[in-house]
Amino acid sequence: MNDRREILGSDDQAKLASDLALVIIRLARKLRCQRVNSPVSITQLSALATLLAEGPMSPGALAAHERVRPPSMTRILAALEELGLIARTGHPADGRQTIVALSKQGTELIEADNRDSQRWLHQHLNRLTSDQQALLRQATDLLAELVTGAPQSS
Amino acid sequence: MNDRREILGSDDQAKLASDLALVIIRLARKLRCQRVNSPVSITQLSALATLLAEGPMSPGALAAHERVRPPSMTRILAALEELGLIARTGHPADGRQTIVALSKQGTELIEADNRDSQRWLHQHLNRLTSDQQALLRQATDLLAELVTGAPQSS
DNA sequence: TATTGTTATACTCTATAACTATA
DNA sequence: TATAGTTATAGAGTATAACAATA
Repeated sequence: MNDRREILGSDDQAKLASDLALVIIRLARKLRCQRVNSPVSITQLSALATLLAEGPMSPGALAAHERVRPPSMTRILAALEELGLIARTGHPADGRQTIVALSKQGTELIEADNRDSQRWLHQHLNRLTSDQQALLRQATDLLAELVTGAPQSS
Repeated sequence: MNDRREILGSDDQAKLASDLALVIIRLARKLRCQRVNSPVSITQLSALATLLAEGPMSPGALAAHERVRPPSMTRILAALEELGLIARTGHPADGRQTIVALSKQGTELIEADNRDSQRWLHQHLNRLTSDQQALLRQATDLLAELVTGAPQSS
């Protein structure tokens, strides 16, 4: 792991942290408002994507994955259920828990969305050179590890 | 640099767009709630950072930089003004415009914040290798170009 | 008593529409 | 009439606190 000395000085690291935080906030803003006419918001899409990638799980586990609090997930799930994109089943052994899974429509929607709907971002990425695209691919994986706190094994 | 060969296939590009969008949303969530006890929110900090980097400007210009609508910027500025972090002066030639600038306290706050307060992110970046840090530095700059180069709606 | 999930409530962020003042 | 900015209002997203059901 940390087998290399640091090239970025302490000030540079602080600036990286600051710059990265701000660019993320601005990009998030942009991504959210790009979807304002979509059937599902980016928040909802994110939950669906986790269910697709990780499989069915309880609301609590999903909240932990998404880094939101359980009551927030309750609201996200209520909206998704109303849209028919998820289905709940009782936990076989523990009566308190429920298991949330993508419905057929939910699966179709997120697969279509992955293909078509991140259009703004996709178009911009499309204009980058192959080196730049590869760079962002690596950076995205690194940031994903940062969010989860541990390397994604998949 | 201007090499346009695509190594990532079309599907890979779509997946990159999707993965990047979701990681940004989750990171933004995390960054926002990390600051819940800070005197200024990440939204407010972002506006202050732009004023520090770009110098005084009108509310409209600041809204464009931050990729928010003018009424949103009005609210952000009202909060910052109440905190004494910015000051407004009238435009010398155009009575409709005002010019927003960082106050002394605003400058101090954002410099202290850059040093100390993105602590969660900073600590995580700190654990990365120098190669990984350099990668994120490049990726951050690339994403920043993406945000500023992006047309507001198209 | 501890855990899982929901309900009640409130705050922040952001947008659109309508308005005011100035050009 | 057009532009810069604000006010009014609404909706999404998120949190904490309190509650119910189950273990």
